[in-house]
Amino acid sequence: MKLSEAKAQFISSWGAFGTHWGINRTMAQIHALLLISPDPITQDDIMEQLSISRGNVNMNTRDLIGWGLVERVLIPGERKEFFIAEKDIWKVSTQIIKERKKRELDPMLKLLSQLEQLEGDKKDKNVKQFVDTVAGIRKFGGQADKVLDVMIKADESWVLGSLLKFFK
Amino acid sequence: MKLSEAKAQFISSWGAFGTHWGINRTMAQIHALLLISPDPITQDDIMEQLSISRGNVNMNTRDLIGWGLVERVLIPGERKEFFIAEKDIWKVSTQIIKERKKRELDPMLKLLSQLEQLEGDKKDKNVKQFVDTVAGIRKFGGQADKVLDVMIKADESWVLGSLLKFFK
DNA sequence: ATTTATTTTCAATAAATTTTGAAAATTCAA
DNA sequence: TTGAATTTTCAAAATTTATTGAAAATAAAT
Repeated sequence: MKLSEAKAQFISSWGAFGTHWGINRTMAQIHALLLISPDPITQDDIMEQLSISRGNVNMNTRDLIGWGLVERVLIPGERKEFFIAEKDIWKVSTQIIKERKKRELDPMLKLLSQLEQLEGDKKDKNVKQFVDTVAGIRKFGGQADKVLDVMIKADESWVLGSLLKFFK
Repeated sequence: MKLSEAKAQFISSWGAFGTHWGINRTMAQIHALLLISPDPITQDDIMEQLSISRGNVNMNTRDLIGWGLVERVLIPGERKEFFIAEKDIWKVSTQIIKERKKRELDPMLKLLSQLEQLEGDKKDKNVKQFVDTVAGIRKFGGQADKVLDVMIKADESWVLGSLLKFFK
């Protein structure tokens, strides 16, 4: 298999993969392209390689920057902006976990705590099932939250860091 | 807060939550409704409570059954089919993990192994970056795969089961 | 076998999301 | 400043995805 063919396959399936994870196809494809590019590339490079419009590239690179996965770099003497992606897949993962936790899990847990304080007759099986379900999810989510925090903080802790390096 | 209001909020936000996780809104809402229903309910109950069409309910309940999260139950003397959801949130999670691993992670890892066998000059920095990226993701994914297998098998193993019960 | 209840299918429609592209805004050099 | 290069914005168009509803299929009762 030639590089060009392999690249195309990687970008395409990384894009499809992204859609299963709440990330839009193009954003994931741009991310894929940046991951396999050894040097910084420009908006025009991305437009050309993925055959997408300027506006599309602009919006999605902004999003990727918002996720902390991509950054702008300035190259002396060049007028255009260049982009690079974090290449360490461990860092990529913790960054995604961090963001999703903040955007999705934390708000959900907050809502569940509110719903648990339901006023109502606990002998009513509808009330009981509701409270039990919400409490179960909240408890589980709370544990998940803690586990994720450990992962996120791993890089900042020497002991955990060493431990987790086995997984890298 | 009254039960009806709390239910509506739970269903609505569980639906929104689902969209971030590759599950469609209605499917997640039906799942939410089943989670908080103490007794089995019918297609018509779901149609009425969520104000959606019969076809929609039918397709999404089938999907939920395909995910192993919901099952049909037959009630003696009743003509209609009834549905119930697995209520143990730990089992729900492992089931989702199991399915997503099968549907998404495993195929991705398979593709990555293929892409790693790229023929090309390793002194070419483009080739090098591509191979390094793919290898990094595959290695990380492989570890994730193992961790998930441990979780999935936890319920079948006494030792691990006892250990993980602390998280329940 | 016929009727009635219920479930399933799927083409048509609606809704949501993504993409485009051109105009406006910004940045930088002369 | 002025003008050229570049980036950003956003309404309109295209595409994708989800939903409807009525007809077909299936299952159960008479």
